[in-house]
Amino acid sequence: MEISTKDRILNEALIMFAENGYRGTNLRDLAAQLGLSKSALYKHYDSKEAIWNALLDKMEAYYAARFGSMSNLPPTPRSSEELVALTMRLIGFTIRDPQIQLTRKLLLTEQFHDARVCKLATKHFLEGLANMFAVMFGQMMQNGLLKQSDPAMLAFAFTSPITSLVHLYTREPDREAEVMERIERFVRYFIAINQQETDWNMQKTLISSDPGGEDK
Amino acid sequence: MEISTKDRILNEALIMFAENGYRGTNLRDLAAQLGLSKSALYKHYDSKEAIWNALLDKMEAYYAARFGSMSNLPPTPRSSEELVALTMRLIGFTIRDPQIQLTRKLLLTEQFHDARVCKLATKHFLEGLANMFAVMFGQMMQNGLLKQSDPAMLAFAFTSPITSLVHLYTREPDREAEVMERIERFVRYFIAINQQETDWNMQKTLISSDPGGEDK
DNA sequence: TATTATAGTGACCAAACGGTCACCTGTCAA
DNA sequence: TTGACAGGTGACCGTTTGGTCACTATAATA
Repeated sequence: MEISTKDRILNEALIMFAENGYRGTNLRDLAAQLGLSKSALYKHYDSKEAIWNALLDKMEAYYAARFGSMSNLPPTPRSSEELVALTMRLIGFTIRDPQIQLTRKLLLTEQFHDARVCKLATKHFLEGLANMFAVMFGQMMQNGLLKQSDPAMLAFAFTSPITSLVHLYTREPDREAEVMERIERFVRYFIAINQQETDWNMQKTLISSDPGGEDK
Repeated sequence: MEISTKDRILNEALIMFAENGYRGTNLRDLAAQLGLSKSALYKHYDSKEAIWNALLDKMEAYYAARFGSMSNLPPTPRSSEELVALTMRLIGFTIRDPQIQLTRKLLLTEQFHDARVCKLATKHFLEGLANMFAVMFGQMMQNGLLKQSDPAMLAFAFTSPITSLVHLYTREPDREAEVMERIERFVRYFIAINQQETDWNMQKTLISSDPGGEDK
C-alpha cells in the first residue's frame, strides 16, 4: 500500500521541523523535498500551522500507543544481566530509530514555544521510561532481585542519567560508542548499588531488626 | 557606572534569543525594546550573527569563570544535612537566577543549530555540576561520609536526575514548588543509599586501614 | 573655531516568507 | 458525454526580515 501524500507531507515535516525548528522551516523547501509545488500543500493542509498540529496529533497518538498503557510492557528481567540486556536493547532502539531521534530533537527545540510540545516533552523525557521501569522494579523487588525501596524513586534515579546520555547522543551523534558504553557502565553501577545482597549482608538485615545484634 | 549600549544590546538579545530562538528574533523588536532604532544596532554590531556570536562569547566567558577552574568550589559538606543544604542552595540559585534561566532555554532550543551552543550544552547540562560534585564526593568518601566508589560515577548519578528536574522547571515554571520538593526528596534518597553506614561498619573501615585514627 | 569621532535616525532595498488564485488534468459517477 | 472533484501548477500578493545609506546631533580634540 502506498503512502498518501498527506502522510508523506507529515513525514517530511517531521524531518524539517526537527532539524530547522518551526520558524526555520519554510513551505517551499518542504514542497520541493516532496517533489511538489508549494501550493499543492494547501490541498492537504490549510496552513503551515495546520501541518504542525497534525504532526503533533500523530506524535501524541504514537506516544499514547507506546507508553500510554502499561499493558504492553517488556517481560520483567529475572537477573541482573537480563536487566542490562533489556535496557541496552531498549535504549539502542530508542537512540537509533530515525523517527524517535527526530522527535527528540523537535521536542527539545520547541518545548518552550508550544504548550503541547511542552507536555509531550515532560512525558517523553521524564515520565515515559520512568513509569515503565517503576513497574518492572516493583516486580524485581518482590522477586528479591532489588533491595526494597520506592520503585518510582528508583526508576527515576535509573532513567534520568540514561536520558541525559541519550540527549548527549542526540546533540553529538558521533559520540554514539562513548554514549552506549557510558550507559552500560551506569546500568551495571546502578545494579551493583541496588541489588539485594546475598551472603552475610542478607543476614545482617534480618539481624538488625533484632535487639541482640551487636559486634561480630 | 552605567551599562554601555553594547552590553544593553547583549542583555536584551539574551532574553529574545532565549524566548524566541535565533530565527524567531528580529532586530526591529530588539531595538524597540531598547528604545533604539534598528539601524543604531549596526553602530555596535555588524550583523545579527555578530550579536549572536558576541552573546556566545559572553556565555563562554561566564561559564569558564564559574565552572572552568575547580579552585572556587563550595566547601565540602561535613554531614548529610550539609550536603542537602548545599545542594538545595545551589540549585535554588541556579533555578531562579534570570540569566542562568535564560541561558538554559537558549542552550536547549539552539543546541542543534550551532556548534558552539552544542558544546556549551554538554558542558552545562552534563559536565559542569557533575565535575563539581565529583571533587566533593571524593573528599566526602575520604572523610567517611560516603561509601567508597567512583566519585565521577556517583556525581553523574547524583546530578543527572537533578538536572532533569531543573529542565522540568525550565519548561513548566509554575511547578517550581513540586520541582524543589522532588529534588530534595531525591537528594535525601541518594544520601540514604550512598552514605557510609556507621556502627560496626564504620569501625570495620577504620580497622582495615588505620587503627586508632582520631581527628579534630 | 573648525574638525572629527561617536551614536543615533528614518527612509529605503532586495530577498524570503505564508498564503491566494486562476487554471490545468485525470478519474469516476450520473 | 458530461460534470463534479481531488490533486497539482505557476504566477502573484502583502508582510516581514536583515541590511544599507544619507543625514543629524553632540561632545571631545586640534
